[in-house]
Amino acid sequence: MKETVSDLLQSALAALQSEGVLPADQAFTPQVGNTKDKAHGDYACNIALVAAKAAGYPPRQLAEALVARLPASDAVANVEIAGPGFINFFMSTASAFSVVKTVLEQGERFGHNDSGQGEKVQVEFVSANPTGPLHVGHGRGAAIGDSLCRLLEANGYDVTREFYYNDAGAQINNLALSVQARAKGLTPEDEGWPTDGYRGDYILDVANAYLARETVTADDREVTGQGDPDDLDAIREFAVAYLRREQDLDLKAFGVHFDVYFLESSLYRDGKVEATVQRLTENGYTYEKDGAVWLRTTEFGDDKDRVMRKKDGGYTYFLPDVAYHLDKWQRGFTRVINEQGADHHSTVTRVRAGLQALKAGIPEGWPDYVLHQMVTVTRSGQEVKISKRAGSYVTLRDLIDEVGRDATRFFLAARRVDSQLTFDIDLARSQTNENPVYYIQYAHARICSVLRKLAAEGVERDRNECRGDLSRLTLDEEKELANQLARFPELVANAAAQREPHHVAHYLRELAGQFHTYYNAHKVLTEDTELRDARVSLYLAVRQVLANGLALLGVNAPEEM
RNA sequence: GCGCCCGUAGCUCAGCUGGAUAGAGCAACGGCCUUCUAAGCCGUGGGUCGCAGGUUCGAAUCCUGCCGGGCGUGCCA
Repeated sequence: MKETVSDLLQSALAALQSEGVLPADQAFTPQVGNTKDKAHGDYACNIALVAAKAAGYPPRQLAEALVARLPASDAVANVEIAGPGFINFFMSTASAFSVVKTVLEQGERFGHNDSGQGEKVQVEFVSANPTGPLHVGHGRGAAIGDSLCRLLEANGYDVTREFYYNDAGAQINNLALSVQARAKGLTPEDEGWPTDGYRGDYILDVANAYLARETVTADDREVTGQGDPDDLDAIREFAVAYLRREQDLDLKAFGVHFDVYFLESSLYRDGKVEATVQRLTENGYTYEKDGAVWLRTTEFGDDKDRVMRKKDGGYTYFLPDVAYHLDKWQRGFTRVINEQGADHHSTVTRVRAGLQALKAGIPEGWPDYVLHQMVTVTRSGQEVKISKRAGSYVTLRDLIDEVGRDATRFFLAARRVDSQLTFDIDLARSQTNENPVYYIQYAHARICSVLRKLAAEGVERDRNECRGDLSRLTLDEEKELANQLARFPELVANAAAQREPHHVAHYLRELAGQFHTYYNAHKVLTEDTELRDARVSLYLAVRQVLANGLALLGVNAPEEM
């Protein structure tokens, strides 16, 4: 639709160029936008305002010249020049409803495209260390990251979902010591409890399972507890597996799966950390100071150099990070997106600097980052800070158990990543019109309900059957609904390109709203069967797009509620 | 101090690759179920787009400076 308008303008522009009205040596690309006000037609273009200077004519006059040279088209019913020189296009009714047929033909594929051409993309997200249950922040990362993956897949990319975690560092040691302390009957209040030990109740669960010699199976490992409270290595191994399993269960409950679990320890095991150090040293970007080895990240835009090898001989977290990203590059991922909490934003410059210092042919600005801001949770207007199980934070599991997976995913993905998010538990729990998730799902369920009613009357409609004469659709509500459906493909393209999944949520809210309005104003199941069939076709198309959009967010589209 | 992000209606937020009178939901107020699910719909009120400059035919949107909030600024991740 929009392309049609764009093509028409393109040829009018070319005509003006060949006539010498517009300079031929300059490219003019018309931007066709959706109108906010239907008095401005269905689409509007500001090219006359943009090109006025180059043409040497006032915008309105240029607009008139353009309109005069627009090729005839069945799709366009009327063209007007308005305001300072906007060209407004009013599309014909027939062309507006052609989208219904397209939606039903393409079904689940409607809105998808092949622009990614099967290119490999890796999205790393969540990447929580196995030191405790996932918290709300991880939940936001999971919701955004997974939705981003779904969007990329819808644009024809070959997506790998990857989860990276540290299974060997100081934090893990701290975890092992905490579990050991619990296994020996200590509590966080007791003397002898490890400094900075993990205090949450879940540590006790881990200790008890270890003592009971349980076997735990996580997505990427299986370990049996040895039961010996003095065997710190065994405790460490068991605790990691236990918490990995717990995180897996949380993610499964959230509907998120990963293709690859990448262990920080493997970088050491496979010599990749050493190789990275060597390469950085050979390239001359390292130096010793105060007993530590530093990397000149300031050569690549960092505000100070960073320690890569500590006085005690161990590496700081950022060195393995660099080695890890080199590995991603070597695995052939020319496109990598890291979804992380903004509290880690300082790593962006460092990792990119480290990669540049490797001189490995990695482009500047690689990889991409999507950083989400912090999440706070409120109940009854008060901020909730603790969960019983984790002690110091609200877990993802708490939210899923309390408000359900769909609402949790929707709420965590529905906001711009740049803005801090307030998760209102009362709102997410409410099963009323104030809750956007139910509002959207209800629209889907309502359509299904109408179809059941229709079937009960003896009229069966296949899921994607376009029946009836669409030219019988003449109402404003119907045309607007069709226009909204027609916008879905560009939404899918833009949300992926901008890495902004929240647009999907807003689009769906709008589509559902338009549907509810239509539903309430006009009956579908009318005596006039021709009209009824056409309206049901529109209903089917709306249902399909609601389902496709919800799928991009990983939210269910229920048939009844 | 420095760096990044945010500041739009009472509340939660869209809009931010500049465009036509700034949008939605909730909350408030008033209506709509003998009719396909009222988990819905219709209507009313509500805004100096943090402040001040600048660029532009045109700025919530771009630039600069302030003010306010968050995060970061570890030989933690």
